[in-house]
Amino acid sequence: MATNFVNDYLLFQLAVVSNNFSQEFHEFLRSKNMSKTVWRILINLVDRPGLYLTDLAKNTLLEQSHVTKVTDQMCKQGLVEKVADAADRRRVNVRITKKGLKTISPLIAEAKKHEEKKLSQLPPEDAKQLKSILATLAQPHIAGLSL
Amino acid sequence: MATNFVNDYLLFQLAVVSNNFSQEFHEFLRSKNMSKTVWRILINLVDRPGLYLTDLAKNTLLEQSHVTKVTDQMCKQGLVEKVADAADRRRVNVRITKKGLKTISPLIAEAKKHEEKKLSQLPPEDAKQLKSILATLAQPHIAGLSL
DNA sequence: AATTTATATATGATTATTCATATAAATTTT
DNA sequence: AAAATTTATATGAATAATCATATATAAATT
Repeated sequence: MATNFVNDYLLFQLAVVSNNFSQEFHEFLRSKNMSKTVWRILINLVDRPGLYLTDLAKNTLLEQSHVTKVTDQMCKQGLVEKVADAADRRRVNVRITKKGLKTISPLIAEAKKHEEKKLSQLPPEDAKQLKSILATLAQPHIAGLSL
Repeated sequence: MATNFVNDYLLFQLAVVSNNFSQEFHEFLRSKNMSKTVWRILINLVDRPGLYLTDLAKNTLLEQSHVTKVTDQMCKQGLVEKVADAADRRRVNVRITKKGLKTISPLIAEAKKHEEKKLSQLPPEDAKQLKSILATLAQPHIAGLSL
């Protein structure tokens, strides 16, 4: 195979690695009738008192109007609730409900297992390096360096 | 902020880092009226004699019928051509055209610059680690380990 | 305090992507 | 070699995601 641009292109390599790692788990989610989007929203709401919608969009890497629509659906399903902010009536706080927590908890347990499994398949040095480098680069202040 | 699952979740960290790295370049592409999908298809065809459609889908991480549709559009725009395979008439070889090359070449040059810039903003050890670990993990045989 | 500007969310129209399946050609099995 | 199975691509319908913009509220300016 020709050695060309794409093989050494960092941004594409990131996409490839991300895809390789998550494919199996995303299939699992689909088998549980949960979309990646709903999954991402819920895991970003767990252990938080709520996020207003725009921040939720930023945290989930999703587009604002998309989050509006998906969270509306999720409200109907009872997974989250949207509460007008007392201090700023434009803002809508999105909170995970008990039902949402009950839905997501076993899936988070599975995600942890899956992550363990993936990491254990790598050479130990690679796994260690990967965790360390990602933890650093995923930090907000690093992203703020216009990474 | 609460320290919870999502902050340490490898698969999400990968998505975050990938997003942080590529956001700026994707905005640049959009300003040139090129979608991420078309970009991804073209960079996977450069320096290759052509790929049949299913392999192109795998290489680009895109869904097969989506690739069928997007490449049809790209044919109309003269960026690629689809040629029936001589040995297996079910297969369609997708090849980048001269026009496609002419379109993508300056963008690849920009991508290289952008990658340089991103890496130079990181602490040197991080940049080195990142390149090395991704190069390893993006290799097909690693992916084949059911990563 | 009225006006202007900025911010947060929602909405409708458009576009992108996926899903299920049809069609056609190759391969395998009988 | 006929039938059954598998593989490659395409198609139409359904769903997901984005874009432009409207609406409402808050903040800043005059």
